[in-house]
Amino acid sequence: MPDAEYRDIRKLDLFSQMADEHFTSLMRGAYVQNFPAQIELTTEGEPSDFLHIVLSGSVDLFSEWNGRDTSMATVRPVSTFILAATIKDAPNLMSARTLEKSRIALIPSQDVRTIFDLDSSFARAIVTELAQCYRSVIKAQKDLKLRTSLERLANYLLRQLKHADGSATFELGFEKRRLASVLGMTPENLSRAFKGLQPYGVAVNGTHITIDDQADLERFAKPNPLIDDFST
Amino acid sequence: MPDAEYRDIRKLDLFSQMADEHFTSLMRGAYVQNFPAQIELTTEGEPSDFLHIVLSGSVDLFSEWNGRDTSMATVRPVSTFILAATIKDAPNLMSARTLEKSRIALIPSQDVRTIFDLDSSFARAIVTELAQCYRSVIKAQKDLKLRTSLERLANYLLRQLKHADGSATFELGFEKRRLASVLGMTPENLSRAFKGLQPYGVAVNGTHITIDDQADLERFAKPNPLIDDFST
DNA sequence: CTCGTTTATTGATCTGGATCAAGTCATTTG
DNA sequence: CAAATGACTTGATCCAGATCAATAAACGAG
Repeated sequence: MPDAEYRDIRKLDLFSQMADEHFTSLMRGAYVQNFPAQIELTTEGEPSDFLHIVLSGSVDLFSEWNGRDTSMATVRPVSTFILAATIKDAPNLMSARTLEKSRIALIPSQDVRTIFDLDSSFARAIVTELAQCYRSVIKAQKDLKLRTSLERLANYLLRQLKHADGSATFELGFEKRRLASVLGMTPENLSRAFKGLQPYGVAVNGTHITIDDQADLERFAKPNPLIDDFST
Repeated sequence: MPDAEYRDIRKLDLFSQMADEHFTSLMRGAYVQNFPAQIELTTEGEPSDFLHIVLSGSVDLFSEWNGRDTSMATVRPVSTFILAATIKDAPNLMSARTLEKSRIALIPSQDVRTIFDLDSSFARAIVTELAQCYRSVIKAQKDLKLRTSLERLANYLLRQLKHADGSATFELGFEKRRLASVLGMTPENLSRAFKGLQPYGVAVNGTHITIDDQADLERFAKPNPLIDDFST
């Protein structure tokens, strides 16, 4: 594994505090692999053999039931996924597929569980990470249950705008059809929702979004830190 | 605190493995209180000063936004809530109110965080508990995004039936209006959904549910362990 | 027990969002 | 470069579920 990647992983909250010896031991069993786009990395229902870390590219977490499917979240570098299943040694609840060419580190789940028992700093970091994940899903659920699709889109755009701070424009990171699924709507409806936000100064050109008047959009979207602030 | 309750709490997965000394220390700072029905125990957005444990009665976790509100979950004895906020020392994402006369133990969050740092068995138990919570919310989200309201109700009934094992009948634990909110629908629609399940052998009499032919209902509901099995 | 209040049901109507069907681009492939 | 493929958009229509309105039934307080 290249040094730069080794250090990127080490810098993750999950690994930054643990003993050197244990981190090295984890990395010894790990391997890094390049995947093309649209490769299924894990399948829901299967045991989780590896903790995954996205080093570059992006990964879609999705689920299926009775012929329907839905995107649950998108994982971007550098962060991990399937942590809960790894820790519980339980089947994955979601499938994962690469959205683009991606570089992924794989750490055998058994190793993670072993080091988890040995290193209490690591155990503590896992607690923090899991608590964060839990709270993120609760927020997503509130978003789904309390808002209409137009409101979800408006708030989504405002959250993205915050990342691209300063500028009034940003790029949608991925296809609109996937955004639609993440937001719990159909692609057709997403198109219409974008139109529905035009009166609030939202302009779309391909994947390029412009927001004329953030305050105006906020008056409509009513963002709330208990739903939209992913850092707390 | 009565001995019986002390032992009930000790038996919880979260506390069963930790050192006696630490458990005693936690319990020293804790206190137990009886609340009448419809009392708000915590409010979303407020800091979480106490880890709560429901000893008897039941508690509704709910959220509000822009004049709308929704039930997120019901907590029944004996279990804890607001664990993630306690650990992260972050604001509560949900409000909690008693549904009936309830007995609640309150452990100062600061104490929980202190013992968490001292006792690695406790830390490990918290990881397991949080992973469990996380996976439950993911399942709830899949339920919401992949199923119609009729399918959600059918699967809810089948899950309840599993708890009351053997019997083909059981009692709804709470008001239908709350069930409606938990399932993400209106009370009116819940009434209609119950009617919609009559062809599959579901009969309702007040809060008393009878399911003639479980296999028939399952053919419609298509329950799936990755959504409906709360134990994994 | 009785009155008043809340909850549950039922019917009528409305609407957000899904589905179906074309048509337009942009990208890939032979 | 042409044909094919797949994403996006737009319009027409449909449907699940919300809302509104009116009882009916259950519950609680006096």
